[in-house]
Amino acid sequence: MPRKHSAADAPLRLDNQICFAVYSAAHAFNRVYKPLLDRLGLTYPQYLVMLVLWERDDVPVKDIGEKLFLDSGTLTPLLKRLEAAHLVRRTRSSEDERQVLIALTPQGHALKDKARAVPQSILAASDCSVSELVAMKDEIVALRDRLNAVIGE
Amino acid sequence: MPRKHSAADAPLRLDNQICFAVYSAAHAFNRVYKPLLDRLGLTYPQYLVMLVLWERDDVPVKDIGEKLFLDSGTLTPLLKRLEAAHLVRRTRSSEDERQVLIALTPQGHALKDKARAVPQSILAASDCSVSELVAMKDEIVALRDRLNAVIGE
DNA sequence: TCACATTTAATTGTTCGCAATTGAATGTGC
DNA sequence: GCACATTCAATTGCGAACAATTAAATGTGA
Repeated sequence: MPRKHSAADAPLRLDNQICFAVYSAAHAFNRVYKPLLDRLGLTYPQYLVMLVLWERDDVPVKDIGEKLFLDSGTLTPLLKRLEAAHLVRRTRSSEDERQVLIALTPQGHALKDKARAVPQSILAASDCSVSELVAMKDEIVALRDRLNAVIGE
Repeated sequence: MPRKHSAADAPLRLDNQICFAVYSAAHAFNRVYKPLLDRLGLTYPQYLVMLVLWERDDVPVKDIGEKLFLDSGTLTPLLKRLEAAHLVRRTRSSEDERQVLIALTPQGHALKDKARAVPQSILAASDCSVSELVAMKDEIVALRDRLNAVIGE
């Protein structure tokens, strides 16, 4: 019987790689989010920062970075763009002048109401039950945490 | 009983978002891959392109883009860097002069052997059985395809 | 107190990722 | 054959993402 590929090559085939599945799924999510977030005037990473701030306000850059797994090289320019859009304020902490505290402006708080429509639209696009999505999410988070544990070694 | 958050905010909480799980898992994969790919002189997206070419050579840019869900704005500069690294050659098709065909150089072919070590290391870092990973991959691919189906509407 | 390490953001440079546009080659309908 | 649309890659501009470095503030030990 003819074989298209050598069995030794199976681990290198694109379709066998979970990392590509995750990578391409992330981009697919991004493309679904784009038109929804355009209405809010946010990019997807900016939306993530706003999610963090809607949960808790007036936090240092470092805290945002730890929650989103991002560093200041990504966050500093992103936060400056959110500040230019009048959604956040950036102020040096008086207790510790190394820290820059990020606080929502009234417009930043107000945007939360418009954002409530987003998760519903994503759920619809997923074409999947909530319980299935929650199960997948938990699996993916567990995998992510195992990967991140390896990095610190 | 005290509640930390309003129930109406649950869909907006970061930890409830599968998209953030996928987004952060993709970054975690990237960080695990980085030291492995550094030895090959490749970035992760460059590695994906090489995976495609190791399966089939001498293909137009468009074909690579369709497999990886990337467009020429991403691929053109990336392929030029692979060409500068002497891993691929870029030649205009003689049958259709609009197409640029991407072919592996001998060095590009040879790199495949060094790359075989990569999937093993990733598997180890995942700390997970192959069957579990395959199951997750299939679920994530199915979700990705449903999301991509919505975009074309 | 003072030298030293640590913490925190900001900065710089490189590489993705994509939208929008351009320009050349090809296909088509009349 | 010729106007027209379509296809394909390249280009431009902007926003991430991250490594590496810098600089200022803070903490620590002798």
